[in-house]
Amino acid sequence: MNARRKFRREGEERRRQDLIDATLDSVAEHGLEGATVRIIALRAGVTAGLIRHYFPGKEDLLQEAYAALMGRMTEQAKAALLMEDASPRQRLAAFVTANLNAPIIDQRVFSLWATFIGRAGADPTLARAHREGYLGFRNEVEAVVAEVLAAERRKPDASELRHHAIAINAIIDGLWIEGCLAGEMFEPGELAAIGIKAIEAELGLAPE
Amino acid sequence: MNARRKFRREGEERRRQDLIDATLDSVAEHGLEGATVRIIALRAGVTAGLIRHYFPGKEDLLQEAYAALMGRMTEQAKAALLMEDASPRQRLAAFVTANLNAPIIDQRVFSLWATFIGRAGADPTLARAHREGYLGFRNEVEAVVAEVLAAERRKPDASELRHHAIAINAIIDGLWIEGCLAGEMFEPGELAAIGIKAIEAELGLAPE
DNA sequence: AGGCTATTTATACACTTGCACAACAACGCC
DNA sequence: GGCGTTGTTGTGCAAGTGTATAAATAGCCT
Repeated sequence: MNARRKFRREGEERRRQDLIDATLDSVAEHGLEGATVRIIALRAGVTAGLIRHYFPGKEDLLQEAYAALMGRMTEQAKAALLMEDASPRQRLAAFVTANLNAPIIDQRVFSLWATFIGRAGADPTLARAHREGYLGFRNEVEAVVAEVLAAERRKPDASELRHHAIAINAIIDGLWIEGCLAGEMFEPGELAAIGIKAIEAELGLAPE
Repeated sequence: MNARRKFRREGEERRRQDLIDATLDSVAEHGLEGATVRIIALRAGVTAGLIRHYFPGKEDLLQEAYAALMGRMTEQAKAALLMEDASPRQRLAAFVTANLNAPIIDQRVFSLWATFIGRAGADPTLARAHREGYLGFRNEVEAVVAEVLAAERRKPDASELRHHAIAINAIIDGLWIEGCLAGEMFEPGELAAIGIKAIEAELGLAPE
């Protein structure tokens, strides 16, 4: 009786990833408050003490989990911009489509984003992490917009470009939220179509 | 020594309001996890035990605080739509302007919104509360849009109207987020101007 | 096969949490 | 002014928190 639990030794990188994933799952399901070390460890299939073997403290685990979440989100979105041999306009459309469909449109991802970002007001570290991510995202948008307009032989000045980028960023973000929170109210692809049309209107492009 | 603390008996409604306000302050400052009954009570200038005299439990206090927050936000926004003797287009612009300036654009309000909405995935009660608020908001938008287009002698069908409302809603939400999270990056009134221009483009209105 | 070592478990600890409850005192009423 | 009601305080408690640390064992090296 009282036999000690069997266990396997996983590689360090694997264990850290598992713990981070378990953290994200726990936060999504129970919120930051409910994501205790014991819950997280249970989900990862280990005991609570192990967390401290890989992370200096719970706070560090949360930080890394947030970074991982943002990394995955922006990575998937930016990939759409890298398409070779496609017109700027097609790349912009692909970017929007990528952002307004699964897996970016996802209630769990949104819950996580909201939970973490809610602390940006109190946690300067988090606030700066977001700021940088946001500016990076907006700069990507601005770059494609510049290409799109150049292909139409238009020469917007810097201020005009910035305004377009802000507006387009807002359109994508806003539709993303709507899709995440009320996904079943939209047909598949509907949000992307609305987004592309709205952006073309913003840029004054004739429908294709 | 060890004298018992002096206190005053406030009216029931007043105390409940104070506790709700203290809850919102605490959540905004420390997050849901850090908003303990003791912190909340301290902020309200009472001792922790009193909370249970006015609310069945902490969970109920949080629910009421969220409801109060949403009520204040939508109330202020909708007020802009009620302007008498103004053209539909002016009312739409006023609505956008109201939503994209203080006090709606506010980091604290955003933090609260994000913190609470992050639990919508796990908490069905919260999810439904949001859904209703969102649909109400979008219906308001759709109604004004219909008026604006009617004034231009255009007859959009239901699907077109819905798409416009979704896009405009996204523009407002997206700009709201940008403003709340990076307010100092924008000139006063700049977001509202961007929003109005984007919406006019979406609706195909000629600039005034 | 047998030991070494780092990974993992298990237990303990100090502290915080939400909540229960009894004592107390502010205020209205007579 | 005294009294009763009840809003309010203070204390206590069991459950749960993050963290520290010792004991155990899985897997590699020779």
